[in-house]
Amino acid sequence: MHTRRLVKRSILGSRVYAPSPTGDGAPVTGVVQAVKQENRDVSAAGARRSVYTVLMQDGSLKEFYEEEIAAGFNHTTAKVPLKSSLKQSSSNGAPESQKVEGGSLSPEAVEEQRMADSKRIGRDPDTRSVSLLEQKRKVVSSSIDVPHARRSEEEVDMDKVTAAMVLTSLSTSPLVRSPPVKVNEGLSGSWKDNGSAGPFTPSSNSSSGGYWSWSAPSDQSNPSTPSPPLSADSFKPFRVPSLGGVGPGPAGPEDPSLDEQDGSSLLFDEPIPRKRKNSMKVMFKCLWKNCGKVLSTAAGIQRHIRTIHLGRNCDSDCSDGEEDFYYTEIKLNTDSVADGLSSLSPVSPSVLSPPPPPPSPLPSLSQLPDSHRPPQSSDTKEPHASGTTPLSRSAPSALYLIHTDHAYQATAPVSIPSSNSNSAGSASTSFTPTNSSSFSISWQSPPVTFTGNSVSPSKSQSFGEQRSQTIAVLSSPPRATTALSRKVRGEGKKCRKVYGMENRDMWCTACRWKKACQRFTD
DNA sequence: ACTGCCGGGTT
DNA sequence: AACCCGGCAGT
Repeated sequence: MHTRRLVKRSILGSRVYAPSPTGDGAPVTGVVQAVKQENRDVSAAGARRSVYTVLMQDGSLKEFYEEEIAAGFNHTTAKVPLKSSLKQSSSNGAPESQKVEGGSLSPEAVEEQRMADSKRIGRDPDTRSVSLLEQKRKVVSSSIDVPHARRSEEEVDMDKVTAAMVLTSLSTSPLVRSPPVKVNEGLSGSWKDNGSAGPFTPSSNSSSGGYWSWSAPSDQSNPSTPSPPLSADSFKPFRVPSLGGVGPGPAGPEDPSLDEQDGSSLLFDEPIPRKRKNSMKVMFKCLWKNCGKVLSTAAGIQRHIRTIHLGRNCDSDCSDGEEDFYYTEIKLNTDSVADGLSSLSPVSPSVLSPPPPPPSPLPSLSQLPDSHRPPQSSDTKEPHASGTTPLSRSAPSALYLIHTDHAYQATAPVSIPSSNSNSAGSASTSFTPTNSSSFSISWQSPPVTFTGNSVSPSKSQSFGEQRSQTIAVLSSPPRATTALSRKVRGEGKKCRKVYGMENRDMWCTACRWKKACQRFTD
């Protein structure tokens, strides 16, 4: 590769110094347009002599032998003998170049050779009646530093790189559509104050960690390690406006190339993520204090935030990505809801009411948190159900996302709506961008928390006794399942006892396999 | 120590 | 799926 590049470096296009055409001795500069080999002295050892067609400053074309001109890449560089640079620019038809590259020719090299040959054949060395334009075209087509085939290959590579970057940014923040740089910018503006370790350490104890895991679990992946394909899936709705009802228009004017990459699906493992798309409806909810507007397209919500809250009238192209932090994605997936709640329901069916399929996002959002509260507190939910308080909407929306996650991951978040309902939106306003203090909850509870007493002490501190009760109830199911899951030891005789080890072949297969006996069931 | 059998590995 | 086995837990 490296040697290839050296070999392919061309003098074409280089600025050179040439003797003044007027003969007054002052050198003039020009740009090399073409190089020809002239077999002028056949008998000599260096059989060929190079002739350079130079486009002069006044627009005229002149030819010079290599001794006559000197090359420089810009005005400031010192003049260097042209010959030295020519030694390496043998791409223009010199047969030696192929030998330099080694015995085996790559397809690209063959292509280069073919093009160079055709060029040499097609152009009479003595004819200079070609127009400047045509000459330039030939130069570009035959002698440009990067051949076309290779360039397209590199373009594909760039696409992959770009796609990888997009995926990276997605895996860390599904809310952010822009490159990671923007994430940092936004964080430095909005989140860095709380002194957290960093945005990309969701498992770290504090606020920003909570933020990231907050939005990440919209799919069923562990918040601390979001899986790229799923994130990509969650990303899709951003870019597919047809999912929303706002309009068929373009979701966003910015960067159509990303859409193409999505379409090409270079890196995506499609079948699994795509499968869920049908039952998924994505809304975008403004998290600005006292707002809570819900739109069906990311562009719409961004525009809303940009214009209404950020007070920017300019188009989305002048956005710095800050809006991304002021809205959240609400996934309405009936399947996910069913899954998430079914995973909880076996624990305490009496407490959890089966969720009706949400007719619209907002009602379902207000219902879900209620289902986790003891029935006697249901009267307090009325104000929230009306949906007038932004707080009461933003927090449930987040909860909604979490419920699509694994049950054990939901243990911590579950307590949030409870506190919200009790202390009508004081500390629980945490989900508005202006107040990040609520993220002080110990967010990531270890999966072990399923034993009732393992509920994180910090959570008990943060929330009332009643809340921890609720958590205990919710986290009890695993314990019950473990207790019940292991079969009570059968009192009756088993194959081993009946037949003994010596008649092991008479055992039932289960006994032979050290499984629960199938023959002498209790 | 014996026994039942779960969870997981191998074929 | 059939088979095997380490290891846990009850007796």
